[in-house]
Amino acid sequence: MSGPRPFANALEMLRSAGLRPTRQRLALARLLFDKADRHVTAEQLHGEAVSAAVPVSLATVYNTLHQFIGAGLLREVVVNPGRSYFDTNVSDHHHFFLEESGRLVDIPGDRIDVSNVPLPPAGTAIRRVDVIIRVERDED
Amino acid sequence: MSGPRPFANALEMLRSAGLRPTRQRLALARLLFDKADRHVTAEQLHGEAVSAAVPVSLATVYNTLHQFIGAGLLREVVVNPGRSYFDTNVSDHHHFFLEESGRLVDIPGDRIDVSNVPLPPAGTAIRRVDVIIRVERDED
DNA sequence: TCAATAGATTAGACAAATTCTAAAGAAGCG
DNA sequence: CGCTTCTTTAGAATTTGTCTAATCTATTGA
Repeated sequence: MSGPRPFANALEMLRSAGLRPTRQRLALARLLFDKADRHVTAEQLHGEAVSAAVPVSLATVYNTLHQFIGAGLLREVVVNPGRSYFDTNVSDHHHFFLEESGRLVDIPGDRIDVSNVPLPPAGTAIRRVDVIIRVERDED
Repeated sequence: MSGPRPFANALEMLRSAGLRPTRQRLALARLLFDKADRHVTAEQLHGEAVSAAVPVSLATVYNTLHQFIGAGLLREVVVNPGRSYFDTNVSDHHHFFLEESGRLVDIPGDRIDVSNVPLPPAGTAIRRVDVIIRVERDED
C-alpha cells in the first residue's frame, strides 16, 4: 500500500540510520514497522511495548520516536492540539481524520490533487504539504 | 482580504452570538477583530489584554475563545503539537506555516485547488478540509 | 431603581503530554 | 578487559489547557 519496506529487518534499519541497535530501539522498531502502516501515539506504543514485556520507559519511547523522525523512518501528524500521532508511512500521502474516534486514515498521494498552490512567502521554500480532511459521523 | 466584517462593533457581534457583552468579552473581541485577520495563541491574547489594562484571567481568555469558536466567529488552526492558534478569518482558506518562527500566513480559498478528493470512510461526512503548507527558510 | 437570579469571571488547583536532568547501564573499540 | 561514548531511566519540571468553587456582574421585571 505504501511501497516495499526498504529494510529487511529492524537491525539493518537502525544501522543505516546510524543508531545503535539497543534492545529498546529494536523492540520499538519491530512494533512500529512489522505491521502495516500505523498511526500511533507515544502512550500507545509504550503500552504495546510494556504488554510485550519489553522494558522501556516513556522517555525512551519519545526519544526513539524523535530519532526515527530525524532518520526519515517516521512522520509526525498534527491534527489535535495536545497529542501527536506518529505515522509509519513516510511516502507522499494525506489523511482523513475522524474527530470522534481520533482515528487517522491514509489517503495515498496520487488519490488527491493539490494544485494552483501560490508561491510561498519570500525567503521560504515549501517543505511539505499536509492535507487533513476532518470528517464526522454521518447522520443517516 | 476576507470580505467585509459582518459586525459594525463588538457589542452587536456579541449580542448576535447570544453572549452577554461583558467587559472582558468586549475587550477581547476588539483586540481580536479590530485589526486585520489575525492568528493568535491564548497566551498572546491574554498578554495583549493585560498590556491594554484589561483585567482578564487566562481562564476567561480560553473560555471566550471557545465561545467565539462555537459562535462561528473564530476558527482553531492546529499545526503544532501542544499549542493552538485561533484564526479570526473564518472564510474558506488555508495556511502557510513558517515552522521556524511559528507564523501562519493565510492562503485564500480561491488561490488553491484541492480536487479529486476520495470518498470519506463509510458512515462519515466531510466537515472541513485543511491544507497546511509547511515552509522553511530558503537557503539562498 | 432595585433586588433576585442566571450567567460570567477568577485564582488556584488540577490534568495531560512532553521534555529535562543527572545518574546508572549498555555498546563498541582497541 | 577496560575505556569511552552513547543510551536509558526515574522522577522532576514544564507547558498548555481545563476544572472548581467562590465571588462578581448583567439582566430582568416589579
